[in-house]
Amino acid sequence: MNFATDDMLPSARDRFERMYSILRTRICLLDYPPGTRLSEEALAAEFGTSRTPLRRVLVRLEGEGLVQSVHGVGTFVTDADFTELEQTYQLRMELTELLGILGPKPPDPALWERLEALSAEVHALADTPDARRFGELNMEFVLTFHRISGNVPLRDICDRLFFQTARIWLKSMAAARIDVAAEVRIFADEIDECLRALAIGDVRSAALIQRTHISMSFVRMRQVW
Amino acid sequence: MNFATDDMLPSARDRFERMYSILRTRICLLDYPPGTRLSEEALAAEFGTSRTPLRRVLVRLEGEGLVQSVHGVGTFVTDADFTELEQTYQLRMELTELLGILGPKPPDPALWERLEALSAEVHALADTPDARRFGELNMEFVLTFHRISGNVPLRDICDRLFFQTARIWLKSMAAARIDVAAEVRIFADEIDECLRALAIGDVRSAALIQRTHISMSFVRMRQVW
DNA sequence: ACTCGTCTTGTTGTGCACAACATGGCATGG
DNA sequence: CCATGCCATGTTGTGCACAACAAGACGAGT
Repeated sequence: MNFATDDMLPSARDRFERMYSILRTRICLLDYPPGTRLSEEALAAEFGTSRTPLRRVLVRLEGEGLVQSVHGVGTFVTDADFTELEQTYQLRMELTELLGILGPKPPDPALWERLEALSAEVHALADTPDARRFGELNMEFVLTFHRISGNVPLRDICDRLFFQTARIWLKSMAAARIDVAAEVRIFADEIDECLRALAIGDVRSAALIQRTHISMSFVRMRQVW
Repeated sequence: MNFATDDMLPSARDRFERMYSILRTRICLLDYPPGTRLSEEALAAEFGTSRTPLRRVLVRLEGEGLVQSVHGVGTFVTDADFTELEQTYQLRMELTELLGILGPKPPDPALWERLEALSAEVHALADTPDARRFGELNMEFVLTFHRISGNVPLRDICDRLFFQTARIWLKSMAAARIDVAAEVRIFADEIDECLRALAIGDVRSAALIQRTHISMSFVRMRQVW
């Protein structure tokens, strides 16, 4: 028989997902700012593999628009011009609203617990502002929030669009030296508002609250440009 | 100096795009029905290359959800259960409506010409119904229609979603032995309605017309299941 | 007759060596 | 001094051989 063991060797798919997830996070949280060259050889060495599996990950990341490979030159983290960013933000607003309309699900107990834990962590962060930690919590909150919709394709698309805009948002925040503490406070209020709506089962309103915050964060971003 | 020549050798990117586009079309038009195994070796031989570049294409196709590779077994064209298909259709309806709202562009002269040519071809097809040609024209029309929105990310997403649903739609049409001629007539009317709206610059209405046709085609599909 | 283990076969995944390519430095001729 | 062509260097792209893996065939043992 086949017994499940704890020390199962990770399959090829597991290794792929792991590398993909790690690199995506690093790009979105500005560990690799836009324009950074990603060395295939160095990354392959870091993950203890050869270039071949790593290149597979890079192909996927290129498909998602996060990196771009140029023959003979290198693989670079992409940047975005303002027009493209604005269009993506507009789209994210509409799709976020759709999250509350297409197959809205009452938040799972586990989901709810995660959201409340996130709320606590963000409030704690208000005392010791840290841009990267801020980005991390924001990412987890957004991805968790997307799960209020039962529409899987919509969720996936919202995730992708978030990954595409997150780094630009964090970058311009850092470049314009926006007060991180202020953004943390705004973020904390956003979570609380959202949780209040979800607590009474008003998923539609929660989605609209999210939409307004996406809109306002974009306007704030535009003002400092 | 570097002169531009007509006999430029295709770059790696060109070769990639070519193979990707061809395979995508074959999958969407049922040349490779859902469940078909794609032989890396055979395809590499067909395109006159080795497995390595071809695998890159398959990785991209897997990212788009059109195929799925299993270690030691094969690479297969994906199928979809009804729930997933329904969700994708609902999403396509909403996004198609958005096409008329986010950055609507007055149709380009070239675009307009293409649309009218398509209309003529579809009307011509009514005499000699052919399922594959029908799928081909429908694909080109949908992709062309998506260009009425200036919102590039939205266009790309609509394209992707169409590629994901097209083969399932054609497949269930073929399986249920729906009258192709009837579908062609409906499609011809759809184009004409759409063109009438676009002719007077009412992009929003053109998008809504599209939405209603997506909705109705899904209902027709559901009825034969 | 049935079960289990083993072997064979065919597939995708990986590693490595080399080709194709772009870039910057450098020498050379004007 | 400058322009230009060449070359060295480092990068991604490709081809090929082999490893990892899954599924079915087959036969020995019960």
